[in-house]
Amino acid sequence: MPASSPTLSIGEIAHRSGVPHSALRFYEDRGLISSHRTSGNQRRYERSVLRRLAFIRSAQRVGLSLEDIQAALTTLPEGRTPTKADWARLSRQWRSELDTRIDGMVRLRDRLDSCIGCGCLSLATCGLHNPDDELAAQGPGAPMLRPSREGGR
Amino acid sequence: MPASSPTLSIGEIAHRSGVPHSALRFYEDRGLISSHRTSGNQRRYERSVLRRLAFIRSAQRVGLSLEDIQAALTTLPEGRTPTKADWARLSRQWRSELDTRIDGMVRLRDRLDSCIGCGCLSLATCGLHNPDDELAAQGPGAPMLRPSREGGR
DNA sequence: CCTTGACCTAAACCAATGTCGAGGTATCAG
DNA sequence: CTGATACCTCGACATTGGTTTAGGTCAAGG
Repeated sequence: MPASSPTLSIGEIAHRSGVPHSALRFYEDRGLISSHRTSGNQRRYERSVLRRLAFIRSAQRVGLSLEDIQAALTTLPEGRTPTKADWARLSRQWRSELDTRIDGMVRLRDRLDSCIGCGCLSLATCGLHNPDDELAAQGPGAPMLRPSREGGR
Repeated sequence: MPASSPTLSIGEIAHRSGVPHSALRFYEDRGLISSHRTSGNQRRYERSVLRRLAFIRSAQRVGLSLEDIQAALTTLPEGRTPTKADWARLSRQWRSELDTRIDGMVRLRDRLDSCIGCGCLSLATCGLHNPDDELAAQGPGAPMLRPSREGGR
């Protein structure tokens, strides 16, 4: 092999990224990362995959679904290293997503406090959440933490 | 029936809370709410269940698992209306949970920004996340958004 | 009495996010 | 060449949070 190994095996990627093999193959199935194969059908990854993985794991920690992450990643070029502009666009996107979530949590926390403070003791009636039908209007099975998702089967 | 119906059927609870019947039965199986039965084996709920449900849904929206919620709820008295002290204790608990999550998100967001700002372009190396082994140390299959859970059988 | 609508249980199913195992192949060190 | 690893695929299983369906029962009105 040449001095600087140009590509990495799945084991190396797993070790360096901390993402288990099984998850790497899973992500590949889902189109989140890609690889090419050796003549012996083994996966070889570009180094850039490590960057993608860091991104994926970070996003997951915030509660984003793989589907959402996948969607965002498709806006990055597969072939070349993303430019500053690529990342900036993506980051703006995530930022607003994060802002929304943070905002929701902060409000919830503060309302919870004020519930106690005001002595009403009833979360159900003091504005912490919507009474009756409004909650119903959200529909059943609403995915937690995903305020943006709606119809899409 | 007496002037003020003392208990509510599952349909009434579902309508008032916006939580579908199926979920109500599911929650009951999980021990999140409780009911007693009529002679005809139908569920009858105390009004306080509505409050519990509001709490459950609120907590879910923040990304807490039913298991965690159940654990918190068991610290509330099943029989009597929770006192101010009961709620205060619980709220303190949730508050720190929320604070932790909020903090994590804020940090992630800010780091993401600084990644762009500093021009390094590489999320993997500029501190957005831990390099190499630290990530691995988190273990595979780490449940998203649940920084507090760890060993648990 | 009969129908209708609300309710019952149990079990199957769904989607997301992976893990694990079986059975087989590649690659490398010696 | 041989044996030890690392890797391959594919399918089954796990967990969370429910929904749906099938097959009945209960309660109320005509």
